[in-house]
Amino acid sequence: METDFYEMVYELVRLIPRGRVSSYGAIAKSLGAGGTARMVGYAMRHAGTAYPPVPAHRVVNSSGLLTGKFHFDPPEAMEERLAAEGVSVKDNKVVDFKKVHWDPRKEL
DNA sequence: ATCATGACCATCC
DNA sequence: AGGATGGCCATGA
Repeated sequence: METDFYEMVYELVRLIPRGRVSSYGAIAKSLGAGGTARMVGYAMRHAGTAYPPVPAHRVVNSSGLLTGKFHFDPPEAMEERLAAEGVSVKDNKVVDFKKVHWDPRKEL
């Protein structure tokens, strides 16, 4: 079973608009804590077992780097999905990260 | 309660 | 530029 923390993360991630990406740190801050960025990633690891599914591929690190792509199955799925949604990925990082970055604190 | 781990982040060298 | 270090905090044994 998932904890409340995970659920909060999942909900927020599910709110990410199509064709946009967010960062672990931004999500963590939106949850009220600044140092829980790692927990967001930890939650993402459980995201695969969560339902409804969480678009974890829309979550990257502060640099727009696809740090967790190797946790996907298969790893290529991450950039493929992003590309399919209009987000270009180059060398494991999001192109025009600044433009497609979705900050929950601002957008919400 | 303590220890070790982690899909991070910022800083320092 | 790229590697190493410390800090942040939740989870599980």
